This record gives sequence, C-alpha cells and structure tokens, in this order.
Amino acid sequence: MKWDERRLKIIEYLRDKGINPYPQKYVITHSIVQLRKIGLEKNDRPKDPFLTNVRTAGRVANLRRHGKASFVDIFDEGEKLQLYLRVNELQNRYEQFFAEVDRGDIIGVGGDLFFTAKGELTLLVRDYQMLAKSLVEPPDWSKMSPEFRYAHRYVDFLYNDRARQTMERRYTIIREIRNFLNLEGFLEVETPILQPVYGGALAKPFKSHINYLDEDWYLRISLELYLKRYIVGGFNKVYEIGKVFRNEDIDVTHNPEFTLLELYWAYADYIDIMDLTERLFSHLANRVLGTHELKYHLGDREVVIDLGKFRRVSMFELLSDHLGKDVESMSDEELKSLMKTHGLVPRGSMYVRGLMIEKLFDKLVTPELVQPTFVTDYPQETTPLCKPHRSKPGLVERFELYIAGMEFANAYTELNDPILQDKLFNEEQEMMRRGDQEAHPYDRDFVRALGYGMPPTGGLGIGIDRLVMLFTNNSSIKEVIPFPMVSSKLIEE
RNA sequence: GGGCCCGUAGCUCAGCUAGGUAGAGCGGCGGGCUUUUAACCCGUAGGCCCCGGGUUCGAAUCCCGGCGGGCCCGCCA
Repeated sequence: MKWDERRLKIIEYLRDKGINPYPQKYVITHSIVQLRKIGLEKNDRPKDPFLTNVRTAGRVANLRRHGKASFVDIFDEGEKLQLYLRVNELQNRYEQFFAEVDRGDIIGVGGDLFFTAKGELTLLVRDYQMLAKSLVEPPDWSKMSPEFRYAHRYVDFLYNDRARQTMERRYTIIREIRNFLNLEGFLEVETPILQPVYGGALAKPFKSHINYLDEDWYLRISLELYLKRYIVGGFNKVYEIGKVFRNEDIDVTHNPEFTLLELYWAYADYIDIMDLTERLFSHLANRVLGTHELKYHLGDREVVIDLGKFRRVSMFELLSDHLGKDVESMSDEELKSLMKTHGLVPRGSMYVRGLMIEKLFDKLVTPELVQPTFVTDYPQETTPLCKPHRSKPGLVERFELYIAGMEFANAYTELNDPILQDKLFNEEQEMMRRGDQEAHPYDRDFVRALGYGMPPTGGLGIGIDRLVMLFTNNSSIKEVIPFPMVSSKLIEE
C-alpha cells in the first residue's frame, strides 16, 4: 500500500517520542452526541465553562488556525463538536498539536465545555491524545463523486450527512417491519441462500459450485419456495427478510443483490394479504415518518403521497381506462401492433395475450399510479406460482402495490394444487427451451411438497430497498444500499 | 444488446472549437493572526495532460486504435 509520505513521517515522529499513534483505549466521560444533548439543555448558553474535566473523542474534520488560539471541528456518530485550543492552556503542546494532527485523524480530548461568543458549543481543550492517525487525505466532502461515494461508502457515511441519515432510516424501517410482523404473530425464519434449483421469481441466477458434492448450485433469486415448505411443514405464519441475487443489469433501480421481505400466511387469501399490507404501510408511516403523508421527488415535481388511503382496482380496468377501450374486446393482433408502436417486447419474446397485456400495463399505466394502488387480477401467463381466480377465467389471484409509479409489493393467493403446479412448471420448461432465460425452472422437490398438502395460503413479497427509497426520498437504489455493487476496479482503484 | 459523453496537479475542474512556454480553486509546505464557522492575509512547491501509433517544423489540442469511467434507450424488482 502506498501512503501519504507526510503523514507517514508524522507516525515516525510520534513513535520516536514514545507515543503510540494507535493506542488500545481512551476512556471518555461523554460521547459527542451526549455533549450536544447537554448543550441543548443550556438555554442561557453560558460563556464560562459549565462542565469541566470532560473527556470525549472524534474525527478531525476541519482545522482553523489563528495564531495562538485556534478552532478545530471533530465529528462522532454524525454530530460535531467544536474544540478551542489556546497556548494559555496547552503551552508547548499547542504547536505540537498542529504538527501532529491532520484532518481525518481520530483524537481524544479533555477539557471544559462552554459556549463561544457566537453561541457555539465548544470544548476548551486542556489535553489531547492521538487515537488513530489517518494516512489518507479525506476528500472534499462537498465534491465527492457518486462513483467514489458508492465505491468507498465508509467515507460517504463519515462526510455526507444525508448518506448517514438514509442508513439510519433504512434500519429503522427494517426494525419496524419486524416489530409489526412479530406483533401480528408471524415467526421470522431462515432459508438456504445456496440452492440446487433456484425459483420463486422469473430472473437469471448466479451459479456457484459446491466442491464437496461436485455439483453446480445457485444463489437464491427469491425466498418463496422454501418459505412455502415451512407452510407445508406446519408453520402457519412465517416471514424472512434476506438478500436475494439476480444476475441482471445494474442501474438506478436495480442492484444484483437486494433485500427482500416475503411472508406466507396459511388459511389466508390475497384479500387478507392486501389488508395486512395496508396495515404494514400504515404502521411504517406512523413509526418512521410520524404522519401518513409522504413527500417524494418524482422527476422534477414533488408529490405528496397519502399512505392512509389505498385504492384497489383490477389491471384490466386500469388498462382499459388508459386506452379508452375495453381490453377484453381487443384482438391479439391489435395488442401486438400496440406493443410495436411502444417498442415493447414481452417476456421471452412470446407474443402471448396475457404477457402482452402485462407489458402494456407496465409501460402505459404504471407511471400514472402515484397514490397507493393495489392492482389486482393478473393474466395467468404472468406467473406459474399463483392460484387461478375464483370467478374470472384466465386470471390469477395476484396483486401488486404501486406507489409513485414504482412496484412495492407482489402478492398471491398461493397455488397449492400440485397437479396444476406440475403443469405450469412444465410450461415454463417449454419457455426456457424456446430461449426465455428467465423462465422458471422445474423444482421437483417443491412440487412433491405440494403433493403432501399445503393449506390455502396467502403470500407477499416487498422489495426493502425500494421501500427505503420511498421513505427517504431517494431516486437511486445505490443511495439506500449500504454497499451497492460497483466495478471492482473502481473499489480497488 | 443500440446510441452519446468524459479522461489535464493529491482533489474538483479550465485550456481543445481555431495546434505555438501547463492554468485556477481547494489541499500541502513556510510566515502572520488569542472567539473562528469551508476563517482570513502573504509567499511557495507540485504535471508520463490515460496508453500506443499517425499527421505536423511543432500536439493536452487534430486523426486512428486501445484501456478506464459515466449517461440515455431496450429487458429485469
């Protein structure tokens, strides 16, 4: 590793003086966060020290030298503390401080807390200690490029307050999802990430090799088929929050690994799941935002989304409204020419009626769904894992939740008919043979599990990263994933 | 998979259209300043202009090839 020569010399200098630039321990009396809290309670902002013999620590962000009295900002856990250093208190250690300490170093400081004339909470420093000498010059935090931030996220978290706050909110959301589901009586479970057959979604997988078995296995693309095995096995309300992996493109809404919530609920159907989904979003709005009104930046306009009101409407109704004509009365040829005018290609390039309707819906109607909308009753061809509709032939009991033009949830009355499952998987095999790389593979063990008998079940999937995008007003998935995928060349640099 | 843009000091970038001594701000270093908020003032060092080839008296600049990065469109959550 190549380090900054000047900083290396400082380390040498410190060691020569018998000072360890990386000591084992520094005892603090308060964190910076705690000191700021104390400062907030001092409404009169006393100019004289009101708390003495304080010891705290943080990272040096900014040094402002003024001759014999200087100011230094240190940060910890996203909170700033200003230090005031004076020759009067530090004597010869004053000059030493500026010879030894650079931006980015982590230091411990002891002294007295007071407010400056400008009203800034400040520590009058009486002693200091190097806790970790940094060897890399911190970047100009206002000018960090997105690529740099994503490749070296720890720097982003340190110097970009928004990135830090986005992560804090991400983990609040995940914690509140768990709280909600646990209260609803769901059990959090785990399923394998390495699987002999991938499934539960239509996507290209990552392949791996198990040396011991000398077999090719896959990284999971969803949680579905194993969670349903829990349902078969007699666990009636289960959920998992975990990473899934899809070997597809990387862009502002797609990362090859992303976090998915899936839950399965025995003796429930997709209507029950819709009700549950509404309660979940309402819970999150209350706990995370403190209101059901959410502001989101959509393109160049800001929209206010009401998370207290969910519309329920069928896909056919929405598409018919948009086209100004009944979709069911349109011929396959009409649909196909409509596809062509919009430059659309259906899944696997199969111009099947149901797939064309889904594609047209995605392209034409989805962007208009700004307020929370449950879109119900999809064509059978869109998924091999959903139960046929109880009253509408050719459709399945599926819904997707759209907010701000994005998909946030996908749910089914789950297919539990083993004979139909076998047939639909076989049809997917045919799609794969015809070149659809995202067709669903046949999972023999899963069909066998259904053969043992799975109760009627409702299931739900929610992409956590996109949910965090919504709740943090971010338009790029890279902002809400702690370590988004970027080229390794960019990371290694 | 199709189209567009970029690569110059440690960092952010100007210079390229119209070829003629390599520039600024920040950061570094030296000096000044005892309540500043990205402090300020004075001085100073710092370059394989991504790599290779071509055109030319002369290339950061024009042309060709390569490498690296980004953006848009199509497909996927």
